[in-house]
Amino acid sequence: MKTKLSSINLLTELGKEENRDFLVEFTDINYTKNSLIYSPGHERDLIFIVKKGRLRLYLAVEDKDFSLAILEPGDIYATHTRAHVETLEDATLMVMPTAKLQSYMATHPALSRTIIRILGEILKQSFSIIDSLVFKDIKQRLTDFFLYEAEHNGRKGVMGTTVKLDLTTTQLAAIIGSTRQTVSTIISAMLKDGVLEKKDRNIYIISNIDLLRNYGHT
Amino acid sequence: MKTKLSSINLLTELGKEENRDFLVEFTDINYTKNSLIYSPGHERDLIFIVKKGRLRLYLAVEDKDFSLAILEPGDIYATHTRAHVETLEDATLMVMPTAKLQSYMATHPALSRTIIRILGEILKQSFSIIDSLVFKDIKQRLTDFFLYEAEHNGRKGVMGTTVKLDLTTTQLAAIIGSTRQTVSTIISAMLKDGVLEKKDRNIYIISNIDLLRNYGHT
DNA sequence: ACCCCTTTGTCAGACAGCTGACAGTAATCT
DNA sequence: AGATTACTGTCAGCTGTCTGACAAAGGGGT
Repeated sequence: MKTKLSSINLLTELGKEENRDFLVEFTDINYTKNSLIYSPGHERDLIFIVKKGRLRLYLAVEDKDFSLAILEPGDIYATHTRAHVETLEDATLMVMPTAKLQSYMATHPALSRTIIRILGEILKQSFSIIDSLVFKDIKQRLTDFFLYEAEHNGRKGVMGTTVKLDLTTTQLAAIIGSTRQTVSTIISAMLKDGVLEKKDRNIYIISNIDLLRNYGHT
Repeated sequence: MKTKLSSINLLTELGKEENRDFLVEFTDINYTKNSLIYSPGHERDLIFIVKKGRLRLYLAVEDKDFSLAILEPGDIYATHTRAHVETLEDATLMVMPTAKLQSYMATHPALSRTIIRILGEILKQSFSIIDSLVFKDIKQRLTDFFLYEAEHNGRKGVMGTTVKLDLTTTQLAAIIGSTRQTVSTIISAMLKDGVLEKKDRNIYIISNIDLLRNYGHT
């Protein structure tokens, strides 16, 4: 259960000297936290790169929503999909019309390769979302989420791995495709079973990662 | 509920004169029906275009499986994903190593554009799969499936639209992410409720498509 | 220190969909 | 034709997850 769509960081990529002329084609836009910035049917066809802040990419129907990814600095995305995009924090985006990107691609084959690589990664990630929705129950998805966080954003210490989630239970539930209540109940059970320890609000310690790894399968 | 990944038909595209030299780079391979031809972890990194027959692209875990798409002539796919590919009928594939495609892309920017378009379509389709898994119940997914089939492969007559499914109940269940039994029960209910009529094994008539369209929402 | 608002934990009840079982029907093989 | 295998329909549990409700705890602002 990953929250990033792609492991390619475009800020690093674009920082290189040879991409300087491409970089200037972007327009910076600032947004305040908790604002919906793009919805499906958005008239303008744009691509954007996150420069600062965290965004949430999600599908929504009526009162339910499901997070496809949490976008962070270096992530790229486009506005013309069926997903909504909202800011979780104050954020700055680098924006460019898709048409401009396309004309740029015609003269820069290396760019096409990068785009294809990114699309491939996003596709792989969405297959893995489908996989988890179809084959895994909530407990497994939650364990997968903690395992991913521990591995990618955890701080390893003598006591085990410390994981800090900047998410409310509701937000976490939307990522794994469940509800607040169910997630809360399962986390309580995990604390009781000793696979997780709560250090502080949003901060958990995993002392034995193999225990957690096993936990998903009962 | 679509079963095709992409609406771009590469056989038509490649039939054009200017692509002749590219076309000859492919190797034809024949497969008999009901054989698993690629699995995740497949050592060779290939792309293939379906020339003849229908294939099923699916995710599998232990005894469960979920169909991502039914590939038909003109569809393209790659072997290095987490999905399995099996033939539903005797089939012929046009195969090429991904590396060869990539070197070809360097000199043919138009090809990159096509690849990007295809990846975009597959991505869109997988978002729509996620959408249906998260937000829709089995009844809705099944109605969506019939609606899609009626629209794209149905034969319209005076009595309504005739839909022929070349699928067993189990296969249909794997497409919408359910079980044989549930699908069978719901189809029975649809027949009783008159939104569907059974003409023959695998052949259904939809006399009133609006009735069916409504049916998903109770 | 107080109030307000957001977040969390927990529980009982409901229900959609899965499982397993069995009988009936259709297709395929020899 | 008969036998074997594959597919379909149906029903009675069972279970995982959602819903709604309420109380408790935390955080921020004044």
